[in-house]
Amino acid sequence: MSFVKRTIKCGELRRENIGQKVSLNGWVAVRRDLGGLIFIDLRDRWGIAQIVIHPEESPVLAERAKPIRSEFVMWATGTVRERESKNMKIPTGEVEVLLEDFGIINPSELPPFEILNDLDVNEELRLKYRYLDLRRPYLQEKFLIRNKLYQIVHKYFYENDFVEIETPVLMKSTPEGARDFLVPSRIHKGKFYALPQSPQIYKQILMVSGFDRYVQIVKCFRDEDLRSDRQPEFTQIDCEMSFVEQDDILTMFEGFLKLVWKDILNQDVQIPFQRMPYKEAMERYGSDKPDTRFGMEIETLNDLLTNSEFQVFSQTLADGGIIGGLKANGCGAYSRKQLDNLTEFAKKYGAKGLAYIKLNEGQISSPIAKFLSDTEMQSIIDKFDAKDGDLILIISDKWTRAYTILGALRLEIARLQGIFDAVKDKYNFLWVVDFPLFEYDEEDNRYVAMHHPFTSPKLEDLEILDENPGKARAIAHDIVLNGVEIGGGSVRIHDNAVQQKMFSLMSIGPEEAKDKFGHLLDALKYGAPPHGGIALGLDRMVMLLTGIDNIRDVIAFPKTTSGLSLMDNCPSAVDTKQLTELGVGVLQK
RNA sequence: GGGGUCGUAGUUCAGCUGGUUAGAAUGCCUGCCUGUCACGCAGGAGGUCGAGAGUUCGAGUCUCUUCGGCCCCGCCA
Repeated sequence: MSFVKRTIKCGELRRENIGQKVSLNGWVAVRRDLGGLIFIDLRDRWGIAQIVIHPEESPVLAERAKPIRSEFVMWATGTVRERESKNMKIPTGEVEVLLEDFGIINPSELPPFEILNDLDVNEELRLKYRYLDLRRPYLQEKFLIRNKLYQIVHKYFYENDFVEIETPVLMKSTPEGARDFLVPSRIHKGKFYALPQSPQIYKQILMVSGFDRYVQIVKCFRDEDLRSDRQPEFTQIDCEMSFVEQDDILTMFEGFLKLVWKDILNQDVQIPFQRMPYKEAMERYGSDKPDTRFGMEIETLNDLLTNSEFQVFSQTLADGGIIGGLKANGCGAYSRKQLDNLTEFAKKYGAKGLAYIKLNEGQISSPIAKFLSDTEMQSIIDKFDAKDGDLILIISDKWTRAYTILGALRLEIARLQGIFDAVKDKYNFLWVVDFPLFEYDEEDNRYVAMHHPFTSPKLEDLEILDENPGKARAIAHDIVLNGVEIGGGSVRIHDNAVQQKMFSLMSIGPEEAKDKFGHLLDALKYGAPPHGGIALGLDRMVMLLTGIDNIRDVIAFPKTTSGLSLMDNCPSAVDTKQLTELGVGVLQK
């Protein structure tokens, strides 16, 4: 099919082009037939051009244009002229192209939904016809920003002596961490490759190799359940640096993020970012990824209630737990129904109950009032400096759970009170540091690495590793923006003896360690430089840069929350022949 | 693995305690219309009510099963 190639893009037409003869290529956005006058809007990636036909002056052209419908692909040639009535809402709105000749390059069936920006259509349908959905400027903008981010990554890290190196997509399955996607080997039947959860081990080995600084925009795969911010395959900006301490890594990435926010949003963010220990983040915000754009901080009330006769509190304290609270400004008039909803919300996070104190119309009311002395009640109110019209929420539980519930309540109150709307233009970057090295896994009855097994303990905590591994802290860092974890990393262990020690604390025997991580352990024996790094979630960064809260809108071909691709219908069944070749059988349910 | 919610013209939705022929808007088709840009006006076509089973004289509506979308908990080093 031959066509006349464009001489200018639809979205580029301006006053300056008036008088020029131009050719356009694009999709028909809409056709407005006024009878004696026909307008056709032609759309490309850059915008929309209005084409005009006067049937009285060019009856043949008008007749030929009759079959043109939305989403037809066409070329059009004509002369640019000033519009009689201008549309100042679009950049091309002062001019139009008086049609002289055109061709339909490809017709289109009637699309299942209109290609409109303010589209209100079921996501299921959008995903099935993803190519049409992606035609919408609203979505294209996201990918143009995503593309800008790629370019900044290449430029910034190249200028800072990083080397881009590709690591394998077929790799060894690592049992720690998320569930692996597996790929059966045809040549070695019964054996499997795994898709990387991250190129962690490879990038550490590249440091041993002496590349000094590594960066890669890389796909990672985790076979876990999906969420609005989690896809089974996602993209990381993965980095590693040699001969550095934690501070060097943080500084390098502050520079990067500052540049990104400047180049893409023209926002000046202040560096260095605030750094907050994990313990403080939990005790003040109830989260390891605190949204610091607003206050409403958690208070720990243990000191006020040491002699409490309320059994729920005294038992919690006796068990070493905490009693914590949160003041919700202006929520003192919450109804029974609203408070029940909050209680239900808290229960999702494992709360046994939710205590509250309402200060409303001069009255103090609380279901736990009868269990508290006047002094205790007053001390709690004073602690929060609570005023009439406020609501205090109280949770007592084990340390982690209590703060986690309070942190969730804090965000829920912020949502209910419209606080997020009020702070939506703020960008609060924050480093969370000093994470625990280990978490205790109740199911397996052993310690597991909170970050990953190659994370270095803080030097001053080395000596408590033996008697109290749960107390040891890691040289790990998460970068948090507005309550979203956009990346994390650590300084790694570069000493084989320390690495072996870590495995033994995690009840991974020498044989098992050798079998699973032998190649890294071997590499560490041949002169490993001190090194560390970080990986940023590129998809989540794009979400924040574009102000949307759904990761599917920044991924060209995403999966649904059940892991299906509705456009190409995968995963799908395969021939028995294929399975046989791979030495794989399928269990019948 | 668990919880919540949704599924009705192409699309977005309405459809009460079960009761005639399942509606609206928009899109689509036809006609009219010379400055529209969400064009306007008139007319028309368009439905296995996600699928299956059950209760009932009668099911879009009630029950069960199942498929799918979205959100959350668990999970996600």
